[in-house]
Amino acid sequence: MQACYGSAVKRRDFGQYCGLARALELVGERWALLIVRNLIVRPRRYTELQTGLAGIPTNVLATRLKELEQAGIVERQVAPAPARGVVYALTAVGRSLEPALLSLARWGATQLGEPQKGDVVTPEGMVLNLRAVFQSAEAAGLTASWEIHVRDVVVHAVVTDGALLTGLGPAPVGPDLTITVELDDDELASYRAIVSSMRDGTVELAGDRKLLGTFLRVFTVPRVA
DNA sequence: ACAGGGTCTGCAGATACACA
DNA sequence: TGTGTATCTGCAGACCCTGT
Repeated sequence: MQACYGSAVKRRDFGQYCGLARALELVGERWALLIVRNLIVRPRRYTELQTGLAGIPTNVLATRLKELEQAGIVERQVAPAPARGVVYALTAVGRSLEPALLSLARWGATQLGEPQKGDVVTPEGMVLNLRAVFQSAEAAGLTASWEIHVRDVVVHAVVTDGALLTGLGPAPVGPDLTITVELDDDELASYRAIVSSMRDGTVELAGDRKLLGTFLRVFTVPRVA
């Protein structure tokens, strides 16, 4: 039982007229959603995706990109000058996946448990996690910005009148609070470890220190009964 | 109805190589 | 150099058959 997407790539389908089954056919393959996750943050070159998705075999990445492209989720774009080559970016259809991806990440965050040996935390994962655990009700009417430094990774979160903007690198405008998290060499830079350091007060703060508590309130992993 | 075993198929991963 | 493609191996899971 197979279905064709486009002209070349054949893959399994579930043979069910169901939105969830269709979603799984399109983005349920191994690595597919992680590729989408990284492209939500910004368009990427092939090699950036390969580096950012530590462990993905190059042929699997090529296959997934082709499948996602044929499904209309990803598109190839000419890299902006002075760069050469192509970059991969999400289409409008791909970007419309973000709420579903964040819901899934939010649920997954409640199921993480303790990090296992060999686990890694990617910068893109940190950005997605910030978006996933953002509590819009807590942020209603709030305007504040944070910059978080963990080892060599910098991410920012800017809340403007309750609306969130996050991304890699420094905040677009000077942050209200810069949080530098010091972790042991062997400690995984997980969101849990970062929040734990913030709660313990073992972080370096620069700016409006009151906003640390605000951050912890606004970016909270929900509990599951 | 269920369990166990054998076979087949598709996928992941590693590696080498091609091509613009 | 960047972006793939080709090929091979090993493995997991789906499927089928048979016995209880």
